[in-house]
Amino acid sequence: MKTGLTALKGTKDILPAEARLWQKAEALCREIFEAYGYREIRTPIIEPTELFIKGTGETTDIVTKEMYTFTDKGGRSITLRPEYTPSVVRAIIEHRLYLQPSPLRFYYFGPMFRHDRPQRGRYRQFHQVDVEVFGESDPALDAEILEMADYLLDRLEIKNRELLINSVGCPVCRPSYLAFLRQEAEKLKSQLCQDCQRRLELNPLRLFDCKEPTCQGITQSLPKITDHLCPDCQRHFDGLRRWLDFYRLSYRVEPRLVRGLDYYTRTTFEIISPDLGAQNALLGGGRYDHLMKLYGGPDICGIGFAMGLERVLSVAKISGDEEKTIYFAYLGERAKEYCLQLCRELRRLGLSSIIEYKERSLKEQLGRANKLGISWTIILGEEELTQGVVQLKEMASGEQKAVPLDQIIRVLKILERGQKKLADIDWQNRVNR
RNA sequence: GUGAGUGUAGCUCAACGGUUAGAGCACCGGACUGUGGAUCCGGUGGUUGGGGGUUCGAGUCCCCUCACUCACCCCA
Repeated sequence: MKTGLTALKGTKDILPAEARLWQKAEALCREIFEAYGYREIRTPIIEPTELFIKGTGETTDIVTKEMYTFTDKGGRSITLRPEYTPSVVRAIIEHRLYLQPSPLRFYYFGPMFRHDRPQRGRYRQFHQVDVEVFGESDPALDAEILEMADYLLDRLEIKNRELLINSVGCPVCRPSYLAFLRQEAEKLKSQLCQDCQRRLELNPLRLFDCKEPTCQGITQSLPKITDHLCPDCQRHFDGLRRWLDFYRLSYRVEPRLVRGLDYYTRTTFEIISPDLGAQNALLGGGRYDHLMKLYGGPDICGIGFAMGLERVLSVAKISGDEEKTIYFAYLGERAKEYCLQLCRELRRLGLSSIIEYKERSLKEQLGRANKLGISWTIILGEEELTQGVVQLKEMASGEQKAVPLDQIIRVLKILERGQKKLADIDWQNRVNR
């Protein structure tokens, strides 16, 4: 049916079958982050526009052309967050969370919004899981975060991936490097493509990102930031590499890796997958040692990454949890009443149970149970009621047994836990307590 | 914002410019009265994305438009 009402460009519905996978991935993230000492934080989806202009960067593409910004009824400029880090930093300053023992570790799940042209792995509403750590400058932490990301991707069953790292320096070394880079690039300007000539003015680091073969050839010879770090940044970068070796994480130093946000300092990284298409980053992040101060907070360093869930799920080999649902097939009004009561009890025990109200033949009821992917069907009619049993049918095997009414809950619990198959359960010789 | 490709049933796809646009899957019903999945038979379902044009005749050719996809750009 075409109504003309469809999801907006670059957005999509996550239907129940796929939502199962999302739940699984989110549960894994949660489990791992909690184990590494991270705690969940939730902040609003809308923020004051200035938050991103100031943090993400006035000249970045995200801010200049990709934000969903509107004026609310009070005349304030509001933006649907295009990334997460500024929100956490704002919340930490607002609630003085930095007064708690550091390092502070947070994680977050949620939708982000960027008005891009959609393509494979890129949506206008997309979902990220973010982790951020504040108050620890030791490069061992940078390595720990990457070690955690590595473990997480293992658990998500994403085999094909590569870790890229770089250092983008700091306010001490970056300006002089950029000046030097610009000076060197100017000499070759006439050979560069149109885009690169523009990049040279706006953000010369981006020259390294160009895909034009001739530009790539030229940028090979341009000075690399990793050769021009100040002693502190050099020590930090060496430390990161040493700790990555300690964890036996393989990585590639990629001087071309430039993060597109203004606040990054020192460590930047990306984990990419060749299975993804042109938008190949599974996660990306880095250090932002001066962002907190920029927002008027204390001078506390930070580091974090964002992982794109749509991209992760498009290559993850995990499957959703098995459906374990009980279906009631009944014949007659008395049986219906009994089933309704039992269904209510099972639901309160957390056992997923379905009962239907329309009167159907047993054949129809079993047929529906089959289509619904039901695990076990309880069959109850006049015969069973007089005998004090229900027929319990295991749908996958077709195995069916008469179970005494006072035993059915116990039997279903065992089945639901997956400990035994119906054929292996013996309720005649149960131990009385 | 730029470029290219694709739009036919809920899904996957057929149909040389020529009858009333078909098939498989799915859905509904029957064969089958308290036992599902298989098989067989039947049925519902389409403004061929939308609009205009060429033609005796358009799903098919042309133009416009919209949507989707991929890529550039940028990034998770």
